Amino acid sequence: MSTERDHRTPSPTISEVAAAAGVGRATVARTLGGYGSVSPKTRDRILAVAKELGYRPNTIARSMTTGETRTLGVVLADVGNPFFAGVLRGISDAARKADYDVLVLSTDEDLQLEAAAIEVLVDKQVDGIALAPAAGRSAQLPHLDIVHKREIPLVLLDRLVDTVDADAVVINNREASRQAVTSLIEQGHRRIAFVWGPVTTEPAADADDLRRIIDHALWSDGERLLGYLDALELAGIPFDTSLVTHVLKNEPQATRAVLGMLSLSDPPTAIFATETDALTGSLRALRQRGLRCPEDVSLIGFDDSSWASVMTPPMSVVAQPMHQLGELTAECLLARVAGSDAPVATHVLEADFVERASVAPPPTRA
Amino acid sequence: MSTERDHRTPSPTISEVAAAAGVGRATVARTLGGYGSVSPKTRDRILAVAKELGYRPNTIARSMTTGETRTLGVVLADVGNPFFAGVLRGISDAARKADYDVLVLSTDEDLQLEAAAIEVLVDKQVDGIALAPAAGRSAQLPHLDIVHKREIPLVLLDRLVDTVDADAVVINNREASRQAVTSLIEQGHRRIAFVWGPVTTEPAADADDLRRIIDHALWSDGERLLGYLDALELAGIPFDTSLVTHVLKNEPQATRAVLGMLSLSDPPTAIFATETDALTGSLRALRQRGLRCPEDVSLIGFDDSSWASVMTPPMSVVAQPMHQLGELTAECLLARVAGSDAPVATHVLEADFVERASVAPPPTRA
DNA sequence: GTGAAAGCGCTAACAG
DNA sequence: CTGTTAGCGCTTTCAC
Repeated sequence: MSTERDHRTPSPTISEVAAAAGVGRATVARTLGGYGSVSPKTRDRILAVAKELGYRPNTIARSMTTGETRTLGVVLADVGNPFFAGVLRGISDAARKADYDVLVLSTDEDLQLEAAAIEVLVDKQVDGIALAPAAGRSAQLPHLDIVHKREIPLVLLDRLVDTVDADAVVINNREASRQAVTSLIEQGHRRIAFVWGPVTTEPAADADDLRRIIDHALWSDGERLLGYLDALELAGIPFDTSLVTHVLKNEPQATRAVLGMLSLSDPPTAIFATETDALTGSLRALRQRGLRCPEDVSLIGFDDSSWASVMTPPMSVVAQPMHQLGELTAECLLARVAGSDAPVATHVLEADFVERASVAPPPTRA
Repeated sequence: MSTERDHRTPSPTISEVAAAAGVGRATVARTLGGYGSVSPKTRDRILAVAKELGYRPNTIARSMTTGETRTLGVVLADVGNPFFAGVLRGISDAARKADYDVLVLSTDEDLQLEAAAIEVLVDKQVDGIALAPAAGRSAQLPHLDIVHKREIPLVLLDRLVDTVDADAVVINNREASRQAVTSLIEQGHRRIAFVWGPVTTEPAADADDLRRIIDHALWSDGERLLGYLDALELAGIPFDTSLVTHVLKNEPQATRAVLGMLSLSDPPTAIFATETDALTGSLRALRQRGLRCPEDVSLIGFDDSSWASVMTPPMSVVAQPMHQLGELTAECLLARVAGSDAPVATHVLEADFVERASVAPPPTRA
C-alpha cells in the first residue's frame, strides 16, 4: 500500500539498478541483456540488485533499438475453425519453444481483411508472418509488397500462391484426395459426388473448364478437386460436372446441393466431402432422404475429430496433420527470422487416410 | 530496385515527412497521430506528403511514450480446443472492432505455464489480459500480483477464482447442468453417471466430501457437478459416489471409467458428459458393451458442434455461447482499458440446453 | 572490463 | 495553430 497516487507503480529501469549497484548503466545493460562481457563479480552483484528491485526489462524500449519484437504474426481464415485452431496450436507450441509469441488475425477468407491484417502485423513489427492466404493460386497479392520491402520473413501456410516467392508448408491435398476417391472406386463406386467444389455462378462445362476455374480457387481446394479428377481418370471414369458442387461453403448449402444430386436420375452412390461441414451437411441430406450410410451411400470426409470415430457408422476421413503443419510452419519461419538464407522451399506434409466404416460397395441397382 | 544494400529499406519517419513538407515535426506528429489541432491546409499537405512517402507510424516508438500497445493478452487452456478456439474468435472479433490485436498463450491447465504466460504478457506490456485460470476456485494466484501492481486490466474468463478481485465473464454452468440432469430425471432416470468429476486419487466418500473437493477443482467443473447434485437433491435421489468419475480428463480414461460404471450391479441408465471428449469417450464405452443410445443408455453432452446434430441419434447437449463469451470478455476488458471505474462485476451468460434424440426413458428392468 | 554519451521515432509540454 | 525541446528505456559505439 503506497501512499502515492501514481497511476502505475513503475518498474525499475536499468538506470535505477545501475545506481543501486553502484555501476554504470552499460554494465547493467550488458548483464541483464545477456550480451557483451562483464566480470563475474559485478555480474553477480547486479543480478542480485536487479532481482531485489524486481527489475523487468522493458521489451518495448528494447524493440525500439533492436528492431526485434520476438513476436510472430499469424493470418488465417478463422481461429474458431477446428482446423485452423489446431494449426495455430502447433504454431504456438513451436513459437514458445523459441521464446516467441503469437499475434493472430482471422480473415474469413476476405482479401480486404487479409490486407488489413498484414498491415497491422507490419506496423506492429512482428519478426515474421505465417499466412494462409484467402486468394487463389494464381492471384496477385499486392498487400504483400510491403512485407517484401521490409524484408519481413513470410511463410505460406496450407495454401500456395504461385506469384508469391516464399517458403510454404502445405498438405499433399491432391494425393490425399486421390487416395480417398480411389478407395471409393475400388469398392465399385463410379458415381462419386465431390462436395465442396469451387464457388461459381454456373457449373463447369467440362473437366477442362473446371481446371480453368481451379486456378482461381484456393490452392488446397483446387488440389483436392484435382486429386478427385486424377482418381477418376486413372479408373477411366468419365467426369460428370453435375457431381461437383459450386455452392457457398456453409452446411445448409452442402445439404441443399447433395439433396439436388440425390435427385439426379443417376444419383451418386458415394460422397467425398472435403471439409467437416461438407460432411455433416451431406449426412443431413442423407438423413432427410432416409438413405443410410454406408448401405445406400458411402461417405468420406476431411479432417479427423473425436466425433468422427464415434459416429454410426464411424466415418472414414482424410486426417490432416494440423499440429505438425503449424509446428513446421513456425519452425520454417523462425529459421528465416534467425537469418537462414536457404533457398525458398515448399514443404509438403502427407495426410493420413483413416479408413473406418462409412464406405461399402454401392447398392446393387434395382 | 534500389542499388543500396541496406538490410531493410527503412520506413520514413516523422522527421522526414516534416522535412519534405517543410513544417515542424510536431505538426506532422499531430496530423498523423490524430491529436491536437492543425490547420486544414497544412494538414492536407502533410497527409499528401506522408502518403507519397509511404509513411507508416512506428507503433513501437509510439508505445514507448504512450505506454499503450493496443494489444490484448489472452491466456487459456488450449487454443486447439474447439471451445477455447470459439471463445478466442469472439475475443478477436471484439478486439478488432476496437482496433486492438490479440496475443494468445495456452497453458494446458498448468499453473507454471500460466505464470509464465502472464509474465510474458506483462513484459510485452499488453493493455489488458483475459485469463481462463488453470486454478481451482479457492486457489491463490501469486503470479497475478504483478498484474495488479502494474494496474493492468484483467478479466477472468469462463472460470471464477474467489481470491481474485477482477471482472469476470462466465457461463451459468450450475444451472445448465441442473437443467440437463433434471431433464434426465424427468424421463425417469435415477442412475445418472457424471463424467468428468474432479480428478482425485480416490473417489469422494459422500456428497459433503465431494463438495470439499470441488473447492479445488476448476470453477466451471465444480459448478457442473453442483448442478448435478442440485438436480438429484431436488428429485430426492440419493447421491451415489460411484457414479462420478475421478479420472484424468482424456477420452480413453472416460471410456475406461464408463466401462467400469456399466459393470456396476446397478449401472447407470443415463450419462451426463460435461465435455466433448467425455461424451465421445462414453459413446465408445457404450459401443464396446453393445449398448444402444438412447434405448439402453441416455446421453447428454456439453458443447455443441456440427457433428452432434448428425449423430445417430442426434445428441442432446448443453450449448455454451462460446463466441459471445469471448466477445463479452473482450468488451469488458476494453472498457477497463478505456478507464472504466465501474465496480468489479461478474457477468453470467446462460447456456442453451439443446434437446435432441439421445435421451429416452430408461429401459424397464428385466 | 567498464562508463559516458548518442540515438531509435515518437509524444507531450511549452513557448511563441 | 505551429515549432522547439525534452525525454521514454534500451542498445551500442567509443573511449578509458
